[in-house]
Amino acid sequence: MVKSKEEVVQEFRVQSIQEAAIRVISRKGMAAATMQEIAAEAGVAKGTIYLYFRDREELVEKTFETAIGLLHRRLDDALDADGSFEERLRSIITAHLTFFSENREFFRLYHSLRMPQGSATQQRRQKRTCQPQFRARVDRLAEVLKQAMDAGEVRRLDPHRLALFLTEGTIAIVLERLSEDPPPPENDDVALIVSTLLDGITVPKSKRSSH
Amino acid sequence: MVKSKEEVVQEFRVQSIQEAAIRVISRKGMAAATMQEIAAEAGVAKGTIYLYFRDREELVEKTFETAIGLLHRRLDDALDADGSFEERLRSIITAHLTFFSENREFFRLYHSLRMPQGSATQQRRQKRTCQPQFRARVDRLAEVLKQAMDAGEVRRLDPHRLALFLTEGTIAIVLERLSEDPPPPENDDVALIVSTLLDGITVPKSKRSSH
DNA sequence: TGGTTGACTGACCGGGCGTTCAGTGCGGTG
DNA sequence: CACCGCACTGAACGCCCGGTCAGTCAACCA
Repeated sequence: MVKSKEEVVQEFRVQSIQEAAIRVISRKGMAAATMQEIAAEAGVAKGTIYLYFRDREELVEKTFETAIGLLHRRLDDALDADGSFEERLRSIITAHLTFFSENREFFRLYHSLRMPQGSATQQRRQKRTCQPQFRARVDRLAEVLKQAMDAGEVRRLDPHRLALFLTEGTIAIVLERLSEDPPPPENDDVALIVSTLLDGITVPKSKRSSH
Repeated sequence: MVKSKEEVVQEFRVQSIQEAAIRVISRKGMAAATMQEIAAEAGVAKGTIYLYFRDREELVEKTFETAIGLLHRRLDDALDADGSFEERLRSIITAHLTFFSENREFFRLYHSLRMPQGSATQQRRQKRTCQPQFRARVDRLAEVLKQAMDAGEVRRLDPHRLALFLTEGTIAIVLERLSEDPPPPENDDVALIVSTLLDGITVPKSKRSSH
């Protein structure tokens, strides 16, 4: 499929507006990010944004979806990869840390949407579009955990609860890393999380030689 | 010290306005909670709020401090209590879960303040007043972890990182419980967290008889 | 009981926001 | 060259919010 010149221009505009939105929301926070400032950041007039997005809400929504799509792709790669449970777990955590260190600015947008804000209708819409994204991620991880349990690699515990605990715990570390300059080596934090979790949920009888 | 009638009335007003603020912010989210609606919820006129609080910001700040004071008191009790590390850890997690199930409405206010919103000046002020509260809690927990490490009860890991991971992981469980009706028994979740964490961070040589 | 006080009210104001749309200028067309 | 179409602009609009303050009234005092 070839793209016409117009399509290329359109995509460019959409992308640069979304990137500007991420930057401004990251800098100012969701509530304080104005269309005016997003437009200025993107180098276009305020009105131009409305040629590509119905309203502010749609801009935020689409921007969020585009950005989180990148994270999901990374995580899916990590989840689909073969290897022992420990290896997979390690690559999931690593994917988290690297994604957010490469996309520092996306982080605040990500967190602003965890707890919906705005009018009741806005909240309902945010819930409808964003919560499935979070759930999907946690469910996917829970599935991996369950597989590991079925395979006898991991103690039997509620996989969904465990996935939640791990995801948010990791996010806390990510958040801390973002405020550090420079943060400690990524591997240190990955190792901390993996070893804390593994030696807790791994069935104790198995090998204990790895370190 | 005896309280004059005026003082009693004042305290009552302050308290009912703060309670209304918590309810409205919990319902609508921080950004969408208006002074008008908080006033209506408290059964007073908008202007009345300004007799007791300088501005919206101060209302939110004071409300937050009052409410989190309760949480801190509970956690300090749990932290100061004697007992083995496992017992203390268990009571800290329990304190979390019970506090938030008893104060469901406070939860969203609590989370709204984790990531500051609003104008740049507001954000700075929120950071100044709220972040120390969060930090204090994490630091306090980190200290307990460090003691346990020094006592040889727990593996040597970065205590601050560990405290963050545990705190946020627990919060994730709390959040999940809030959306469940009815949530599973509190002890199940406490047990999940404690056993996941402990069997990871406890030095393996020690007793393994408890279950 | 007439007067005074002060807690309380809510209409009003200024400002800032998202959104609109008449206007601008430029690339393509005949 | 004259014309048109269209992506883009940004001043203007309406809305709603936080904050104000002149006015009200119940409680208390002389």
